[in-house]
Amino acid sequence: MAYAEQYIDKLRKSGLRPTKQRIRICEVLFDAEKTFHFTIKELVKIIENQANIKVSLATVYNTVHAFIKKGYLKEIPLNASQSYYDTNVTHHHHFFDEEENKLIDIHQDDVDEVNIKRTIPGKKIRSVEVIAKIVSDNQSQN
Amino acid sequence: MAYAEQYIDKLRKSGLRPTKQRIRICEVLFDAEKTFHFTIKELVKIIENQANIKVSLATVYNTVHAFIKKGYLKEIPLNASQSYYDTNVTHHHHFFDEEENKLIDIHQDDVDEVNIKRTIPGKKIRSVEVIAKIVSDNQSQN
DNA sequence: TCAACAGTTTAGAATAAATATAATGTATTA
DNA sequence: TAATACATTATATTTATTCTAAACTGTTGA
Repeated sequence: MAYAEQYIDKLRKSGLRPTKQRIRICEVLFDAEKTFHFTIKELVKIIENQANIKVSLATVYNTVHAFIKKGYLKEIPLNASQSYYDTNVTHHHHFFDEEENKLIDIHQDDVDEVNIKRTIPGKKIRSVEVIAKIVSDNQSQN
Repeated sequence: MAYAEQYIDKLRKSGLRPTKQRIRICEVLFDAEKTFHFTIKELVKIIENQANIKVSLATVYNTVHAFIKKGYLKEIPLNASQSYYDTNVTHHHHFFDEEENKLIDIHQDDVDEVNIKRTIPGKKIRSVEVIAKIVSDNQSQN
């Protein structure tokens, strides 16, 4: 597996030792053909389905949080009962389908750059995210 | 109290009977000089501090959710352990100070209108929110 | 005015995500 | 390879939110 090195590197840079469980988590997160959104619970399920390694919830939480801190994963700002994460760490935005509880990526190119004219003294902007909530377009609405 | 009528109206329009507790909630939410952000816990505290009426958590949750559904309150999309709400229901955006866990309004005029070029078939956009996360601007940061 | 009903309130229980704990196991290092 | 520091895990804890069911209250119509 040519990717192992890369994962070990990511883990070390995140201040984590490369263990069997953590490398498994990396494989699921960073081996995928496309980037994807997930909740912790979903991630655990994927891991269990794809391999016979069992990884505890605590380990998944710890690893995901370390990756977020390092910028290898992104948390999606959304008021939901559980947190959503994104393996797409490039600058982009989201539709959130409130009826199906589903997130859809919006490429950066599809949104004009958000220009905020106001600043807060002593603070700098670390990230700007746009959330567009969408619902069914039944003509017969208000 | 000249406002009572207005509150009773808001409650009825939300499908709720105007009870003592609910009117109390309205007073706190809609009597304030400025709009404000709150969590459910904070709202309960304010109610307890300002009057001798006791209102249960369940009633506060129910009333707040009914108002959100009707558009009298807004939920702020934010991944936090608890939900944040806003009495400012006009179109506006937010800074979120990650170090102090504090929300700051950004007036609509301070953000160029967010133009999303992509659409989802059968869906329409219900709201567009911008969240800009801010942190201390210590020059000594990468 | 009052009875009857439908809707409300509430304390406390239930749920569920996230975090903490502490005993056991493993990677690292010298 | 032994010693150490860090990891893993099952389980317990915490905490926001939702649910429940019994007691209560606003509303309606006679």
